[in-house]
Amino acid sequence: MPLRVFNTLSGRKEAFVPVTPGKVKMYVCGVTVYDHTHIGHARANVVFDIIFRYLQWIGYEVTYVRNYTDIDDKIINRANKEGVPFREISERFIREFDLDMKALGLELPTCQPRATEHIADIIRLVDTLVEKGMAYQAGGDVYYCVEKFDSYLKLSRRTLEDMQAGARIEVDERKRHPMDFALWKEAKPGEPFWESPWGKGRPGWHIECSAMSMKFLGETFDIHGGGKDLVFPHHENEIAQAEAATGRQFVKYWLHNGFVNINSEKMSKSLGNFFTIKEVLSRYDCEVLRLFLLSAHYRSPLDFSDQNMAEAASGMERIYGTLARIDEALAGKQAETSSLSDGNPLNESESELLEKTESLLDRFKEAMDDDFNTALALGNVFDILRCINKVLGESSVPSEKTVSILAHFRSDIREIGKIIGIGISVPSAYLEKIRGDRLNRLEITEEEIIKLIEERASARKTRDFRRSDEIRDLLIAKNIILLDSAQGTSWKVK
RNA sequence: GGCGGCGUAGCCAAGUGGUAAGGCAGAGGUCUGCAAAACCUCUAUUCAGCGGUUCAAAUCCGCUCGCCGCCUCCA
Repeated sequence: MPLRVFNTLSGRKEAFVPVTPGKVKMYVCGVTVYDHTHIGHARANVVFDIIFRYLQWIGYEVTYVRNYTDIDDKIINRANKEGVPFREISERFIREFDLDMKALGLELPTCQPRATEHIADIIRLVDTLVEKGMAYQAGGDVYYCVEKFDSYLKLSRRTLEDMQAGARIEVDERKRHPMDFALWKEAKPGEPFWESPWGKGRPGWHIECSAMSMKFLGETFDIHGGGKDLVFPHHENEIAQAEAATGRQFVKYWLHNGFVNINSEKMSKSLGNFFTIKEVLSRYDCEVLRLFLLSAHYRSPLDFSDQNMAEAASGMERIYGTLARIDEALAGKQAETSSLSDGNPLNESESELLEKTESLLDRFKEAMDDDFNTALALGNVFDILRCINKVLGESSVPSEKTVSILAHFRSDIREIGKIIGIGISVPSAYLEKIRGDRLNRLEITEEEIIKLIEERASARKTRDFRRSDEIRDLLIAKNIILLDSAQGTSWKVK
């Protein structure tokens, strides 16, 4: 089945056919660098990172451009507040953004242009629009004339009348139409500026993305992404600018990710309910956050809450718990993955496992081909983990056949991990880390635990179960759970 | 007011015409000295409600109710 994507422009899923066969050109709106990135940025960037990786995995040569908006009113405001040059603010938060994206495990886009590095391209584009009569100068500002662009608002499928019906009336004498937006803004005294045909000023918010995306990807390219909130006005205005300038279709497929809510409320600075990526990653492992973000479809709203994150953490432990068992079973064995179905007949659960293992990548592809359905893809993975646990639980020593199947699975799950960034750690190390993190929050040291376990072991040897249970209860009271097995007693933190 | 989306088990969630994936939580069982882990079984005759189309609907259409987003900076 070919890839299908939900295109905001048409409001439906469409077969994905790139402009140039075999190649995908993709642009995603990055951040305005004036503050720390939050969980909403995490979602948008994780989603498009996975789309980027998936497109490459299915064989496309992908050019992925993600910009930094490094000149903007909000940056200037913050700079004024701190009494520093605007570049100090933008540089600082570009660094922070890069660190956060790295911490989330994202790949670098093909290029990450900055608005201030493309002022000449921006001026050229504004100039073209003025020449074509699509924009007009008003003082030192230049505005885009929305009424002259026939298909304005086609992305949100609204009309200028619709928009104004509920809009606040904000009269700006210099605008010919209230919906006209700034392409170029005159610099007020003390503000950063660049020389232009209209005097000293800076670009408006939307023009940089039209200019930079076309510069790197051409006048018509395949995918343009961003959060749902960018549909209007940002993307609508990008279309207006680009298509009026070139007379061609700007973007073929518009992809928009849903919002992250906090306890069912919209995240916003005024409500004070937003979480930065740094805060979240200090409390949860990066893969836990990714599992949470990918557990719902990228277009759905997603509710960030302690309970939902705790569920993701449990899910992650389940994944690594099983992967660790697999690695144990495979340790020191040379599995012949090429000969899965000859030799002794498989029992029922082994057959089921074989079938699910052999179809795993196909089912992964099928899920991802359906508008990047990561939730379904993850469901398939959990399903097969259950099968594996079942097979491993049936005998203490897995058969050679089972080992082969597991080796096959292990290799495929690594392949999937390369795209979704989940299950890519060394399982024993992950579990160890989780245990360590939790242990740090308890009032008991590892040495004390091990000592108590040893004492319990000797008590059990002499069948002194009273003392043995006493020790176990003591540890349970401290959130330490003991796991007895043939190999001895291990422990984990609740 | 206009435009758009959503409503699937206690919670999260997939499923857009063929008879309800998966996760978390819970109950019973196997195992265990007892537990835990793991496994097995169970937990939605039903998809907000009502009506319609169809051999067949959670899926399509209409209406009602409820929630949310956008229309202003925002991932």
